Amino acid sequence: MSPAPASTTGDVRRTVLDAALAIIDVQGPDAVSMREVARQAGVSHQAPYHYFHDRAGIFAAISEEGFLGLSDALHRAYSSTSNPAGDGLRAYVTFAMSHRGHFRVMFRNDICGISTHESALLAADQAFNSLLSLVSHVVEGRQSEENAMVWATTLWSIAHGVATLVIDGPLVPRLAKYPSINDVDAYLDTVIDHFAAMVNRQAKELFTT
Amino acid sequence: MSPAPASTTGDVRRTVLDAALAIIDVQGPDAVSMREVARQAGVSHQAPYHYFHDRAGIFAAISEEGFLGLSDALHRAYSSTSNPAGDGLRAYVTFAMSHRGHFRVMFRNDICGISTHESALLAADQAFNSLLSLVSHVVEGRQSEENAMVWATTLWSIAHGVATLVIDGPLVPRLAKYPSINDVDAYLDTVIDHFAAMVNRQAKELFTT
DNA sequence: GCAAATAGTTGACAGTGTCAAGTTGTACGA
DNA sequence: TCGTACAACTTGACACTGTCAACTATTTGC
Repeated sequence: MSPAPASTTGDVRRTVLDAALAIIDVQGPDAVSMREVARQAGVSHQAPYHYFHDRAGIFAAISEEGFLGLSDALHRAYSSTSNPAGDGLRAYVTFAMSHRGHFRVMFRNDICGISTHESALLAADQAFNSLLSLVSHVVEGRQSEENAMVWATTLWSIAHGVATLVIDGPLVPRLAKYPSINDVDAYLDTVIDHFAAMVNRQAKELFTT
Repeated sequence: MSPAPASTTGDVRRTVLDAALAIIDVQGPDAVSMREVARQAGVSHQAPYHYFHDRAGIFAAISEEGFLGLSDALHRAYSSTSNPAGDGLRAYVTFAMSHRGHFRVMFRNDICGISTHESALLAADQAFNSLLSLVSHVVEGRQSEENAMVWATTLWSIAHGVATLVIDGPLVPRLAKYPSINDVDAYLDTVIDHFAAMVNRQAKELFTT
């Protein structure tokens, strides 16, 4: 006698990942348990081991998906815009907010053991290459390797800082204490515009020899 | 027959916190177990419950310590410098790197349940007030509430972005792929100087009416 | 028709957080 | 000096976890 049907498509792997993502979205990655995602997928507690080597394997798969999605989002942002800095930053933050579950896992080396998961590493490389392409659209002129890296670190830090503070940090609760700031999205747009202005100004003056 | 002595001072609470911090430093917060820290403190598996309500209580205590330390570090940075933006950012990143264990926990609401831990909340408030003071040293002239908040978010995002990418993110492993960048600390100084230049330039031109 | 692979299953084990209840030492008022 | 209250633990139990091992059923290739 089999338990409840695994899913309409029978794709246990996908169902397990979606169950994990749903839990991460609400309670964070720590709340993900091998046995709970198995229960939610309607399979035995051991079935997920057929698709993932261990618990870290689930997180690695989520991480891979996340980096591929982020790479796409960045690529779309800088490909068709006259303001790659602003739209790139916005794309990063928007991705984090709309893929909370993925984003919460992607940078958690401790839980997804990314260094031993080849395809997740490749996805992270792809996302970083998108970031470098974004840099080449933001800073005109040919850059030295180190200058390009400094610019990549600059944009990455800004985007990552805003995203992590918004997703899990104490920023949004703190904004609630300022009655004059009642629309978080609009406020974030202001912040990103502020950053884009800073970046664009600097891009015209430095590192462009 | 008692087990090994709790510690030279007999301060179980402190010993438990230090054991937890040591574990977080090496393996991350997930590896902290109530029973392991009790073992390392040389007490029974239930003794830590006398000092902490539950596992989250340990993380909340670490979070509180962290925010107080960060607040101090920021205060020291802007109090005596002609470059508050650069030195403030540097202080934030340096704090994160030298207090990895604290920093890894401070922004993890999911594990430390900070919203129910009064003194940790107060410590976070104190750190944020230090940030606002830093802003008033970076941006001359009286600011509207919203402008001050935008600047606070700006500096916070930059510092937090750099810090999290360095501490746990894929930045340092990636730097290793660039032979021309062999001194991570020097590289970070360059990045921070780059940021400080951007911020100081912008501070002179916008939001100062 | 059959061997091999795929996709599961049940069962067991050590380790976990935490509730409950017992024990020991120490402070202090009568 | 006695008694009691409290702090600082202790042992024991429970349900839950990740994962190893071994088993079964179904599909696939030859």
